[in-house]
Amino acid sequence: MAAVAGAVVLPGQGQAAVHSVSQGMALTLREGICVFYDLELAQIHVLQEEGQEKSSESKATEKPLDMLRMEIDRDNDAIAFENNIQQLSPSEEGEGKKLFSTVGEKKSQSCKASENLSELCNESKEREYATASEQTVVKNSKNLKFQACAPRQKKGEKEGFSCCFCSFTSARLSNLKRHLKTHSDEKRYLCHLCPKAFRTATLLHNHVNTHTGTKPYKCSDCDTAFVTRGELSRHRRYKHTLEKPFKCTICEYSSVEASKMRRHIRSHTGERPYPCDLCSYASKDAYKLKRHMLTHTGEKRYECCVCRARFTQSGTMKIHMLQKHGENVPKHQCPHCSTLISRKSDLGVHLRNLHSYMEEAIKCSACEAVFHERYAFLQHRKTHRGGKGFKCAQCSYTCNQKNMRKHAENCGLGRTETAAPRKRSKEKNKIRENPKRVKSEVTLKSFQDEK
DNA sequence: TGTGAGAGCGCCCTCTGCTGGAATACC
DNA sequence: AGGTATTCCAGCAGAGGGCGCTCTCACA
Repeated sequence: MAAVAGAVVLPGQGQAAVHSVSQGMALTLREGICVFYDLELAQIHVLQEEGQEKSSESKATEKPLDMLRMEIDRDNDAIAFENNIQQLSPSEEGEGKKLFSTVGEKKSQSCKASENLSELCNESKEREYATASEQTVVKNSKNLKFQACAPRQKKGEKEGFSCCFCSFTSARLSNLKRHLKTHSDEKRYLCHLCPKAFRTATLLHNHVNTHTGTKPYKCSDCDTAFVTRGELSRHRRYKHTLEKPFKCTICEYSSVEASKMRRHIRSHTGERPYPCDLCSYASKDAYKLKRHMLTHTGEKRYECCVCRARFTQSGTMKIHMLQKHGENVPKHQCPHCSTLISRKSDLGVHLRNLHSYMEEAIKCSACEAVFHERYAFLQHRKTHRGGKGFKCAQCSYTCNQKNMRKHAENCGLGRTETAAPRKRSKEKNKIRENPKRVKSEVTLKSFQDEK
């Protein structure tokens, strides 16, 4: 279920509405408008007490924008309206606490989605609170006819002409007329290579370039080429100028694109708008959900070209290749001891287990020395192997660990808590030599048999 | 009316680190 | 011999970079 926030005109009341799209569905507003007319016929009452309160506030700001939020189920081609009535005026946008800012930020009067975090949060909350009973689903919305309303001028507004479908305003009627085309289905420019159509020749031209592979915009620094100038511009910010206009106000993160900042903000808010249908997992972005779904399907799309072992993620296979089939693989040296560990992540485990400070100290049973680090304790224990570090609990006899076991039995204490190390026979070592390799060969054989 | 600039969404990728079972070493 | 600790390893998710493509709007 992909949720799309939007707003529709309330016919009869002549109120404009802001539309806010969060999922990149260009048809949302238009469809929303169409659907609303049907909703009215279906006698759906959307103005609740909360909405009326908002309306009164709207009068005060002279920007009455009663919003009807809707959810669009892309899979079922259905639109559901929530009972939640929300308004968003420019003044309110300013009041909401912004969790990120842009360098040279400018206010847009367009009907684009707001980048205000509070709005993002509201969206997620409303999605969360909306229940099936509160929603009315209208099927086959695409079959409904689009009805345009005439442009009108609002009183006391400098811009002069306002769009009745969104918050767009302009001083020139021609601009408004042109803008109104964005709410229509008219796409005169057809691609001769695929069924797509576009509103302008430039859009079509760019699109055709994606078919032909024509990339007229070349980067002067690295010879990479792009279809549009915008792509080149962004590429330069990523690779060469390193300009990152979007700054997080909570941490040091900054990004080239606003969408990356929105994604980053979710790591602060904890918002997870992409739930898994099969388990309780929910993701912060679409790709992670897609990746997660592989755990349900069991698909392992990455195969080791050497041993044919398969992996779910490319990174896992890469590490496998390096560790199993790589030559002169560098090991990670523990900074506190001489241990060499093949994986960096396991070095972290090693550090946590052996070198971290422990509130609850370990006491040596042989000499009552106290240690707050496990590794130091283990090293200390070794010092008792040769010397007389072990004291009998029954009498005052002291000796080394090996002899203490014998003495303890004589003293009636039974076996001591630690046993002397046993030496493995050479033959046994031979058998144990590289058992993993033998097993992996067996695994490979069974894998090939399966195939 | 055409075009450029920028915004927005989507997709895929890499890097990173945690987790838990298996293998191995140690006692 | 058997228990325990440590290391190896694959699975998996978090976070972010980079780019493809399309759209809207301002401007010439």
